[in-house]
Amino acid sequence: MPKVGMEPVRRQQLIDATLESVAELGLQATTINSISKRAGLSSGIISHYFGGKQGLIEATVRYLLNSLKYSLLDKTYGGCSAEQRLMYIVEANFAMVQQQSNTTRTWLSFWAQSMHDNELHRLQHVNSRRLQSNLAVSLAAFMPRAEAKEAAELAAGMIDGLWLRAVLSKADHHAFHHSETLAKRYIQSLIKQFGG
Amino acid sequence: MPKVGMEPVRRQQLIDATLESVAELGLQATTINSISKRAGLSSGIISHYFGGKQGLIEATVRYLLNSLKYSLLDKTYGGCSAEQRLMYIVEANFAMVQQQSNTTRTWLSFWAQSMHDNELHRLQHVNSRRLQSNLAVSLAAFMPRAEAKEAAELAAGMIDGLWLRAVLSKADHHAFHHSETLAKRYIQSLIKQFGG
DNA sequence: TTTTATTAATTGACCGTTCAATTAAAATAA
DNA sequence: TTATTTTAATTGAACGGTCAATTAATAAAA
Repeated sequence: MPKVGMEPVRRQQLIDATLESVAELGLQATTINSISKRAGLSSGIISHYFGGKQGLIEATVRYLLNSLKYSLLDKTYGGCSAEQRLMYIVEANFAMVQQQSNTTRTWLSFWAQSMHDNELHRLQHVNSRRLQSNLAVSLAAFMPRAEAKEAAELAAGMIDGLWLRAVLSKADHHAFHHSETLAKRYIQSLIKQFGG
Repeated sequence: MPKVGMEPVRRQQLIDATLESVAELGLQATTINSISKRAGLSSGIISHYFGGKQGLIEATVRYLLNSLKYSLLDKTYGGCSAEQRLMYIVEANFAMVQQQSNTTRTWLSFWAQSMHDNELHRLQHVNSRRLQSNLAVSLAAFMPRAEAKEAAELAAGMIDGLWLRAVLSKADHHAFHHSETLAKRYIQSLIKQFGG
């Protein structure tokens, strides 16, 4: 059965299967069987590649966070205006909807779990700070640094809050897009307060 | 062993123990044993009073939602200005911090679970709509109804978002209070935009 | 042959639920 | 009052099921 050099392929297969399972059943009901079955592999393979269920969960979160990180880097590659970059930040944070398998509820599961898992909390914290930092850098083009910092705090809250409420209400694609638009408009109003 | 009329006492004991267990271990790791042990009762009693673990979980969420609802009703009892009521709404939604046992992370657990549990989702949805509706009613004192509705959507997002980010970062009491202040200031800025 | 990749079977721990047995309070009868 | 019966409250052991992890076996590649 074994071909050589399967490791990266199998790892991604298992991460994808984990995303599917968590989206469908929730983190609570996701087991190594529900994952391996979706991946078309045996359950033992999880321990082989990730050391256990916990390792696979954490690798999956790292994969999600990297996807978010690089989707923003891709959009801003080659440079853009500060305002355009702010809109890209909002888009990136709302984009996880149309991704394969409802990734949105998966984020929620991981966040809740991060309250009781140190490694998950570390990852979540890095991500949360990155959003705020990205916003602060771009907002600094329109206002003094101190004001930009506080505006970034508000903007990050608005983005996460509108996103959360859309997820929790099981919003359809249209309602989700509406929330994205509100978040963008709010950031533009922050800029205008400083004559941007 | 039994005195008569124990039912309401036992129900509350079990609900309190559930809050403690979920706050400490997470919903994932909370079992009928972790609950009944904390309550100082046997595991069987859960099925006797709540029909099973699921019933107890749902009763606990209903208890939390009612606490939130009545804490606002108490504050506004006897009437107050529209602006004061808006501040009370923010306070009520941030107040769950200093409650006994960290109720904040418990809310997070239940929200995540509501993505995969119909009854929990129903309860969450009612609560989410109530926040937005409460905000819209009070904001309508300062602006036309249509604008109040959209402002309420933004305000609800800001409250939930700032609250979420404070919880996820395991903020201390001080940082939590800072987020509460930001939310209040934002709502006041919404009012000022209409010359309130 | 040795190494790498993978499976399938097994293990032991733990889950929620059920239910027969037990206890003590309350109600009734003497 | 005292004795007896009934009922509400509660326990905890037993059960069937499922979990993550481990192990040994297997198959292909080097």
